[in-house]
Amino acid sequence: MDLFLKDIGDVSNESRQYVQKRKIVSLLNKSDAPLTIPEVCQKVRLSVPTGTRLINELIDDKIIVECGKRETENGRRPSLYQVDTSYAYSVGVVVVLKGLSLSIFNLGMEEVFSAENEDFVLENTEECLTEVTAFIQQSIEESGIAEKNILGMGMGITGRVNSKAGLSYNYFNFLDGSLTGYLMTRFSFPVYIDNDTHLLGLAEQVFGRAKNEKNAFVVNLSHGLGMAMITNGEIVLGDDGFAGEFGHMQIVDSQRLCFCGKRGCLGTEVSGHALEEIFKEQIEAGETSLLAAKATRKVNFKMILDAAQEGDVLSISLAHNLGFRLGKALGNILNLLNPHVIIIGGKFAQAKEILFDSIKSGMMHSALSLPLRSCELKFSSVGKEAAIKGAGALTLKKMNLI
Amino acid sequence: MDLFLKDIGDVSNESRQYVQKRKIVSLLNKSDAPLTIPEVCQKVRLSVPTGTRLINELIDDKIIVECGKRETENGRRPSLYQVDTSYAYSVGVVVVLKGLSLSIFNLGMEEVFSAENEDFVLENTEECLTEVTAFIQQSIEESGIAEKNILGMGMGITGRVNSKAGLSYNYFNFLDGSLTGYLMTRFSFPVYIDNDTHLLGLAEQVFGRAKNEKNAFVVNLSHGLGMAMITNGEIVLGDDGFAGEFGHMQIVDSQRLCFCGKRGCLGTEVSGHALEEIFKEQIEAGETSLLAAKATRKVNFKMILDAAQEGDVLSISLAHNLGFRLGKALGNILNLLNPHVIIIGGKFAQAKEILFDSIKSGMMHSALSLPLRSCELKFSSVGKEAAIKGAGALTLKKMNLI
DNA sequence: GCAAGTTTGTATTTTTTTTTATTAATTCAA
DNA sequence: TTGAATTAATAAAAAAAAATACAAACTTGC
Repeated sequence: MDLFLKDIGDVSNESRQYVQKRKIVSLLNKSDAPLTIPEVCQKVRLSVPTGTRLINELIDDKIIVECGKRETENGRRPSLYQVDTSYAYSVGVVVVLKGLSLSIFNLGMEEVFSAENEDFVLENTEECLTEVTAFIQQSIEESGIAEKNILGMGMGITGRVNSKAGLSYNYFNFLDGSLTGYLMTRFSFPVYIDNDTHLLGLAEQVFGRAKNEKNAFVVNLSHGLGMAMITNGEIVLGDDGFAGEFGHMQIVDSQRLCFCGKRGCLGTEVSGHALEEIFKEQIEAGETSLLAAKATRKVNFKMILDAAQEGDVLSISLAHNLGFRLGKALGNILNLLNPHVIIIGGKFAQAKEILFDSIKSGMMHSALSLPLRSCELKFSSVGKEAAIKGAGALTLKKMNLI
Repeated sequence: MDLFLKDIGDVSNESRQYVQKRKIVSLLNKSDAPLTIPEVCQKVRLSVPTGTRLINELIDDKIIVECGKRETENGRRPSLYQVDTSYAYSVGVVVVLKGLSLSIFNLGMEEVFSAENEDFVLENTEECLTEVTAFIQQSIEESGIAEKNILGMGMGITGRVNSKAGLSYNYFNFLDGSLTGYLMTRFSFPVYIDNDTHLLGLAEQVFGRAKNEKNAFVVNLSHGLGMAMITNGEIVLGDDGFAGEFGHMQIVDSQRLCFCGKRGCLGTEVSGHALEEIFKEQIEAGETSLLAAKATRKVNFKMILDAAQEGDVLSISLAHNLGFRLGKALGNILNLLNPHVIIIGGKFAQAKEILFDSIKSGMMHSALSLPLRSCELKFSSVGKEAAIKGAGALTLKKMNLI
């Protein structure tokens, strides 16, 4: 575990051996397939004898393991090496308005433990924060994984977050210092926080369709609307970590009031919340819908999307309208950033059939032909665990293991 | 000159010494002030004895020079070292519709030679391309700088450019391969191209107010409208190098037809061209202006800005309107990318007095309070040579010397 | 089934780099 | 003015890495 505690970029006279071992482990853990000694040595610019020696030491330290031999055309077959995924773990926590969940991942980002507190209700109080830390502590104990084997914890938290400073503005903002600072006094490992949109982007980058993409958008379309942008292979956090407020772009002509206090925000027309509101308005204005007829409780956007899939005319028309407006907004940003792929994530990701064409036609409406031609529209495949996977990936990302 | 010819990231068994020397030269050339041996050794993670040896070898090679001693509080005073700025040169060329200019810069990005072809008219013909290469060849000869001492050439060219592939879509598009490929057969050094907006951003990053900024916008407001975005310290080129088409954001309500074929483009209201058009319309509609009365030839946007500065009411009102709309659009993008600074560059940069407040109020109209608070609005100070400075900087940027 | 060709991996030698020790240059206080 | 403290640069010793040479493991063609 010592291997990851020091910062590789540090200027101190850290031994090259340490740095080189870290490089080897980073390389092996980032690689999809196991690598041979010559491959590793080439990548980390090391001679084969020293590379072999370092790898053998890493094997002695139980950090990497040999795993068979590569099938080759000719010549002696090289042994293959990979990181022992159970050497260390990372914790992902997601705190939302009505839910608190935790997962523990190994170095291969496979979930090895998960826990959930269904009764949890997020409040901006010390008691609530205590509840969160207690839940984390207890879950880690339950998992049976020693705290010293945990590399770090990533936390996704509702509301506005300054991921660089580790500050949460809407919840747990009563602390003297940062939220991450507070949490790090409770645990023996480093803690990172970010908002759900950035975590969704990270999950998509690590597991999903944004893998290896240098320029991409990951739209987080659920109750609200956000967007993670990948430029030059890195998620854009912005100067204070606020980047991604797609829902507050002022580009729609309607005069719906947004909860940010302004009018004309994209999120007042393109978001789960907006879809629910508009549906209600339409029903009140006399439109008919199978869904409204059979719904016993409040209609939520998930139900509207399902109804659209089942052929409900009003639902289809509203979904198409939403998709078209989203596409138009995306086309605008596409002109600016020229991404290679746009991925629709969040809870709307399942509604590909209904949304794909309308988003596409919206994009055609606003995007220039050259950047549009080089951009593909995709829908996320990571699923609803995206946020917690992103939270877990946060630590490995910071440690350069992913 | 050999020092810069190999790519540092190569996987071949390049000697570490070569890489380390490149690192030392990069570090010294990037640094604003000369550095001492211990400082260099700390930064490039080398022991003082080897660092000293390599620096002495670089001095023997005439690449770096000693330049006095540092004044310190106590202890032996260290010698200071810096790159010999006349060791190598980079060429910057700018090709616009009616003008062709070239400058040669030393490693300190000081202009050591410049030439201009005033009669040049850009055409998409082989003759025109021949004229360009002949002008470059002749200018280099005139400068007296040997071609073998030139690191490379950066070229800014009007029209749409794929900077990654080295393709120019609007001009010299008749070539079999890329434009950079063609030029590299004519010269013994590497050639890079980009569009004026990216070069403006680079110039601002190297010389101007975007220096050391990790997240910034550099608006190119001249005849047209573009924007270079800096995220994570790097200019966003996009997947094909098309990033920055700010002028074609579809967010204005007017139905003016843009030359891209669409309506509602920001550039139809916010750009020098738009300002001229709107001014003409207003005069035709009966508005009065001192400028229109005394102008003998066609009124251009520069004249309108000057008139505004001198108190012409119509010009002021149009400029304010333009500023407000620009600010509104910037506020939208600011929500998305959370920059630390927005720099207004291009030919409108001189109109700070007239534009500052209106842009600011436009931004307040659309931006969220948190990202707005952390963003400063500035006006460029690089001046009209920005494009050619950016072109010259392109080579040094690619060689990691800047 | 064996020699030629190819690639991996290890042992040995050589080179390079770091570490440690030492000398040099400077300030400051007694 | 002299020596204690501090930092820089060099010299010598020790350690680490690379280069070289070679052995091991494999394929293929005869």
